[in-house]
Amino acid sequence: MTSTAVRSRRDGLSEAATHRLSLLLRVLGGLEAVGVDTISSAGLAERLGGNAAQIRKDLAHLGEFGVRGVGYRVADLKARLGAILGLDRVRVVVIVGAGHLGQALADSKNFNGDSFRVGALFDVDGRKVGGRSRTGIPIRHAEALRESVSELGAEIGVVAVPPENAAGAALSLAQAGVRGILNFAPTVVGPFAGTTVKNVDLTLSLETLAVQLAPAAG
Amino acid sequence: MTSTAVRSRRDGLSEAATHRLSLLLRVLGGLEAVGVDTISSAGLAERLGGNAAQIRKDLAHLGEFGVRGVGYRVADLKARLGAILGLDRVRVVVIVGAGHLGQALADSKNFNGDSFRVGALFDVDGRKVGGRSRTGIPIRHAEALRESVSELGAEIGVVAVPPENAAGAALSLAQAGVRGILNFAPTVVGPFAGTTVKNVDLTLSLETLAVQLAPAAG
DNA sequence: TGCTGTGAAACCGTTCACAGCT
DNA sequence: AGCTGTGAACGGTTTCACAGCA
Repeated sequence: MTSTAVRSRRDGLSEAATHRLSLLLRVLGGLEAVGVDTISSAGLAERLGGNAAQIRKDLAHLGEFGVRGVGYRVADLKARLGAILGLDRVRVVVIVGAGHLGQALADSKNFNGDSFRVGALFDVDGRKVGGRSRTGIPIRHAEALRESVSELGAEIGVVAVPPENAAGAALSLAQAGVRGILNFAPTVVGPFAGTTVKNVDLTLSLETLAVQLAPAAG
Repeated sequence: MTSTAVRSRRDGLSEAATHRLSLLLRVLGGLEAVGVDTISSAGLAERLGGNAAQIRKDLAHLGEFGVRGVGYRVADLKARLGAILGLDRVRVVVIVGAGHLGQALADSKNFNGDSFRVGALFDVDGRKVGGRSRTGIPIRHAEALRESVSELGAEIGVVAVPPENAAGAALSLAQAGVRGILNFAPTVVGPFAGTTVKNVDLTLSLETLAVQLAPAAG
């Protein structure tokens, strides 16, 4: 029990817990930047808008990070948490679909931050192939997906094509060997053995919001 | 109990239930298009990848829609469900931020389907103001937000600006009178009285996916 | 008979309350 | 004394199992 081997248990993390930990890592970055050394679970809860016990549970589930009577060492927790979550290194992302959405994503800060870098875009449109996005991400032919994925060492693929082509694009990515797929098309894709799929269904987000709108005045 | 007044209870719907019902509506559209008249909860569960009892519970929670021994009438269920969820009419959406992401969203099918129509984009960049997106959505100055929202009857606002301007953009939208905000910036905005906020944090989505990746081979 | 609508049971995630270190 | 780590209580959602109706 006193061993230093934490045996990084990323499994058994609920989606919600993963969200919280990911946001926690952001908060820790902010705290480190302003020179905060130590912080209690209560302090973190305040910044994240949650419950202190939950934060302790989330962290305790991954190992023992805190110091009783003191709290958590910001720099230490950030480093260890980043390592366990696998967010301490840069992963290469490839995007299938060099339309407006695909290019917007390729050039955005979201996809080119501390943990991610877009390696290439793919399309079947000959007029786009060979060109580059505004920030210089090369656009290659979709047929080159497989070799590009291994060449770039891409671990994550993004599906940003029209719904009717989404299933095919996702299959190509899975076969090309990416380990995760972020699907922006409002279509169910997969499942594929060995590849995690996460859907970011913008239509669904809009609809969900619409349903939950405060009732119209009157 | 036999009354026809269903008293459309949109409240008390969990986020998960709202997702399922929204997807259910899509599935019903598909079934109607291929001429299916009647479908059982088991049939729907199969298409949605869930449990039949859950679908019955979701629906029963909103009223009595099925016919015992038969199933659900596709056209009828679609119409009634659409009405209860408020997805049977077109809502106008405005987008703050006419950058690549904002324009991509403005022109996308996701935001211009059966239930939504983008009315205008807003930006502070004088070179963009007065122009139009590729599909012709006008770009107006952010100062014109308030009057545009009432003029267009916009109910939903989208925040597609850099993180540092997100809070301000959201506040402007809330003050302009939209009833819901879809926030694409990785920043907490609001809350605002009378305006529902939903975050679509793309960075968080990527990070969540990365954490849940199947472990690297080796 | 067949399928819905629904009470009861099982399950999971969150919150509480406190024992145990420092 | 202070704060973490954690068993126990709680609340909500999902699943089961079946009564009730066409």
